[in-house]
Amino acid sequence: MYLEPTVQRGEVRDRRPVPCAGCIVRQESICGCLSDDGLVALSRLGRKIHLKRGTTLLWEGAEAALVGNVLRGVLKISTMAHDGRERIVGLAYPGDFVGRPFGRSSLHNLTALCDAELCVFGRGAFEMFAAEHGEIEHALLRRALDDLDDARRWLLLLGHKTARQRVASLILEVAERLGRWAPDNIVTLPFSRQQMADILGLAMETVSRSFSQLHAAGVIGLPGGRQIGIRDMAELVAEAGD
Amino acid sequence: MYLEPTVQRGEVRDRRPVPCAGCIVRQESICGCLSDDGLVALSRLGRKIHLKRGTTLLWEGAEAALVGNVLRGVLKISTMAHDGRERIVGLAYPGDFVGRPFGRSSLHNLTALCDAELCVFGRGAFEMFAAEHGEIEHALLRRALDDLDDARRWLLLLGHKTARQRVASLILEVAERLGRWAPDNIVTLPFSRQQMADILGLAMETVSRSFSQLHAAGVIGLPGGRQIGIRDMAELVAEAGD
DNA sequence: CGAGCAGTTGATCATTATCAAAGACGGTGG
DNA sequence: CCACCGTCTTTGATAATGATCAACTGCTCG
Repeated sequence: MYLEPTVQRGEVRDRRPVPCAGCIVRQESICGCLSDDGLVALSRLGRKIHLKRGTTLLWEGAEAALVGNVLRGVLKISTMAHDGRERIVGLAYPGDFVGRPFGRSSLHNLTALCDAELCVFGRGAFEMFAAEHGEIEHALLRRALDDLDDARRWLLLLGHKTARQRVASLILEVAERLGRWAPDNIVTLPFSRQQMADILGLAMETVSRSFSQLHAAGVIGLPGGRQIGIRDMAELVAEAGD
Repeated sequence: MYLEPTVQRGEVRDRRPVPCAGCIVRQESICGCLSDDGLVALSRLGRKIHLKRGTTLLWEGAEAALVGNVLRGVLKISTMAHDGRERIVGLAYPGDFVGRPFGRSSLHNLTALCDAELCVFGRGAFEMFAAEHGEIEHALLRRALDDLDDARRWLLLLGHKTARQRVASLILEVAERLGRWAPDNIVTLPFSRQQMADILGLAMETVSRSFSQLHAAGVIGLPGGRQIGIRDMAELVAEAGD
C-alpha cells in the first residue's frame, strides 16, 4: 500500500513488488500513469502522513519542502490577507496533487479542513524522480491544466454569481468530489460556515441566510451539523446557475 | 525568426540553423528551454499568424486544433454565460502559451483584444513533439503552475477586492505585462470599459466611476482614449490593496 | 449545569448594479 | 477641413444585494 517512514531504503525491494497496490486514489492520482517498477521507485521516496483537522502542512512564503497526493479528507489552499482575514483560493480533495514543485516558494498555506491522509514526498527527491520519469511530468501537466480549468470556473463563480448561486455551487462540488453520499442524498460538508464564506467571498451571515433560503425552498434539507440533504438535485443545479 | 508557411519542409534545414533566433518572446516563452536543434525541429511544425482585433482563434466547446505562443498583442480567454453576456476568465500576453493540449476540448474562446501575432502549432503535431522532448513538457508544466498561481491571485481579486482595488490591480497588471510604457508612464490599455468590466466582475459604469475617482485622487491621468498615465505609482499600488 | 462557540435571524448601512441621459471620441463622406 | 453619425464613455438617480453590527438559539464539552 505504501512505505512506512520507518522502513529503510532498499531493504524491502524484493518483498514488496507493488507497494501502492491497495492505494485508494492510485487511479485518480498522478501515480496512475506509472508502471509497477516506477511505483516501487516512487513509493520508496514517499511516506503516508495523517493530519488532524486544522493542521497546516505547508506555509505561505516558506520554502515548500513537500509535495504529495491527498488520500483522504479535504484541505484548503489559502493566504492571509493584510486585514488578517483568511482567503481561501482552492480546495484539495482525494486524488489531488498538492504542493508546489519546481522553483518558487509556496504562495499559499495548505491546511486540513478535516482529518486527512496524504502520501507525501520530499520536494527535491520528487523533482529528481520526475526528471527521470517523463510520464510523471506529463501526468502533472495534465493535472495542472485541469486545475487551471477548475480555477477558472471559480473565477466565474466569484465574478458573477449571487450568494445563493455560490452556495448551491459549492454544495454540488462537494457532493461530486466527495462522491458517495450517505442514504437520503446526504452530504457532509467538511467546512464551517465561516470557511464557506472565505471560499465563496461572502460574509458568514450571508452563507447562513442562503442555506435557510434553499431550505425554505425545499431544495435542501438541514438535518443538523454540517450535513446537507439534497432534496431536489435538478433544482439545486438550476440554483447553481450558469 | 520563424518559418513561413510557404517554406517547404526540409528544404531550408541547412540555410536556417536557428529559425527562431530573432523571436521577441523566445526567452520568455516555453521555447526558451530548447536547444538549437530542438528549435529547428519545432519551428518546422509552426507558423506565424496575425489576428485582427476581435478575431477569435479558438471556440468554446470546439475541438481545439491549435496551440501556440503569443508574440504580440493581448488576447482574452472567455466563455459565454447563459444570459448571453461574456465572461472573461483570463488574459494572454506576449510570451504566454495558449490553447489546450492533451485531452479535453477547449472550454474557452480565445479572442484577440487588439491586433496580435502568434506562433501556432497543430495540436496533434505539438503533442507528438512534446512527447519526444521532455524539456518542453517540463516548461509547459512550470508555466501551467504559474498560470494557476495567477488565476488564484485573480480569485482573491474577485472574491474580496472593491471596485477601485480591482481597477487599480488591472492597470498594474497591464503595466507590468506590457512592460515598456510610453514617456510620462503612460500605459495603453488593450480593452474597452465593457471588457474591463467583464474581466473584473463589475458593471461598466462602476469601472468608469473607479477611473474617475482614481483620476480625481491624482493617482492616474486620463489623457484620452485607452491611455492611462500613472502619476503616483506608490499610491496606485496602495489602491490595488492586499 | 453552565460556559463557550457555531450558527441563525434581524436591522441597518454601504457598495455596486441597473436604468437613463448627456457628453466625447473616432471614422466617414461631403 | 469640417460636419455628422454611431459608438464608447461619463455622470446621475434609484434600487438591489450583500456586509456589518447585534441579539439570540442550540449544541458540545467540561
